[in-house]
Amino acid sequence: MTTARRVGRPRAQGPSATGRTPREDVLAAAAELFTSRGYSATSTRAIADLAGLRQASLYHWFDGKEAILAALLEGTVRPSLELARELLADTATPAAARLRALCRADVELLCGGPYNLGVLYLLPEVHAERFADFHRTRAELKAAYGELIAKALPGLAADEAGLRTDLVFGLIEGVILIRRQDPSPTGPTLADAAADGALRLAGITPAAS
Amino acid sequence: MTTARRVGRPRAQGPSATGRTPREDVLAAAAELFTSRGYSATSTRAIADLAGLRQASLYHWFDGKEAILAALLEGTVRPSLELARELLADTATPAAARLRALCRADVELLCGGPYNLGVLYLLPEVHAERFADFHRTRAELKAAYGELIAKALPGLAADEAGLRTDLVFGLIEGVILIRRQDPSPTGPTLADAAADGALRLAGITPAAS
DNA sequence: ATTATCTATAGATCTATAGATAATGC
DNA sequence: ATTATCTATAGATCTATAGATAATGC
Repeated sequence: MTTARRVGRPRAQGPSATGRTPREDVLAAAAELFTSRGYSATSTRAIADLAGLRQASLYHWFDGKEAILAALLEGTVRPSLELARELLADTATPAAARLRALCRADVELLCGGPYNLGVLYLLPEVHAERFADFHRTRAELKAAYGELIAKALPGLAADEAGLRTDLVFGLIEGVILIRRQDPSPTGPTLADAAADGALRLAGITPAAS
Repeated sequence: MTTARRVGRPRAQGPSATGRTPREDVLAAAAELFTSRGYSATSTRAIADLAGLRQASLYHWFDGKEAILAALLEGTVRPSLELARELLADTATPAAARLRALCRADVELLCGGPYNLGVLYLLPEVHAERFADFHRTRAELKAAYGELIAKALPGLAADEAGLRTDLVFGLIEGVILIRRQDPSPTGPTLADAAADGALRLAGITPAAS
């Protein structure tokens, strides 16, 4: 097998051995560094070094450092939101089961990959106006949680339902911290435990199994 | 009433109107900026400007920027740990009630002050070896949560109890995020809701009220 | 010609230190 | 004399741009 020859001046460090596109190499390097060290503490030079190219070459693929973070954020919330839309439409399934499925998938997405991308949500820099698109998407996802909780607990007062939505959403984001402090409880075990916990936290009594 | 005259060259900006010591002025400014913008994104100049003195003058009170963060961290975990120690010794009270009290106090401490100091835990920079003291204190606090949960649920398997401790601890830290995104559910209401939620999450059935 | 990279660097920071200065304390 | 502050600045970054270069594509 021969590596496909690529257009453009070759990299000083030699070609990427990852088989990914340069853009993907940069995103993977930034994911690793942003999640472990933070955004402001990660220099464009550090990203480039890890990605295997020179600092200035980043600017061929991204408008700047902020654009790299924006691309990563988009990728972490989009799939959960699409699942949430499908679940809202699936009125045949009980709301409690749909809520559980959403929690489980969200935890898997945030903590399941190699980089604990959920940690990105916790970076203070993400609150900047620059990332308003991401915040709108995330708000829509939270609204879906709220709708499922309200449907699963039809008798609950609206303000109490809102508080429980806050707590459940907080739990899912809090699980990110568990993995960060201690990578041992990972993957499906954690996702299942978190999903079961979310139902208890919301106050939803498990149906007869 | 006359402001007490102070030793040392006067500040260029005029004396502090806060009545706090210069050290407290610096800590308050750093708390505000670290929690809203993050650690690396906050310059020593920005801290000094907000505290009302010149950048170089910080170094009279702190060894450097890291020492300012270390002082803030210590203050946010020490009171909860002292309460946890008292609660562990108070064997006359049921474990569930003690767990609830600890959760409630922890949320109040983390989210109750003017700056949402709990957000400091989420800063990636806090993971550095430099802050090992803080991490040891925090680990002792988590162990206290675990002990109370195990006592409240004597029949539970050890690994399941550990998982629930992770979730409860994650919830408390997740609540920090709720306040950051939306400062409206605040103070006692949130602390009570979080404490009740923590008991449900742990799987502790409320005793007859 | 087009593309992906490189080298070099400008200009803007940022942290920490050196040493001066303007108060009070004795 | 002691203290808390100041001004000035060294040296180390860091981001982004300008323009050159070394491949492939036609």
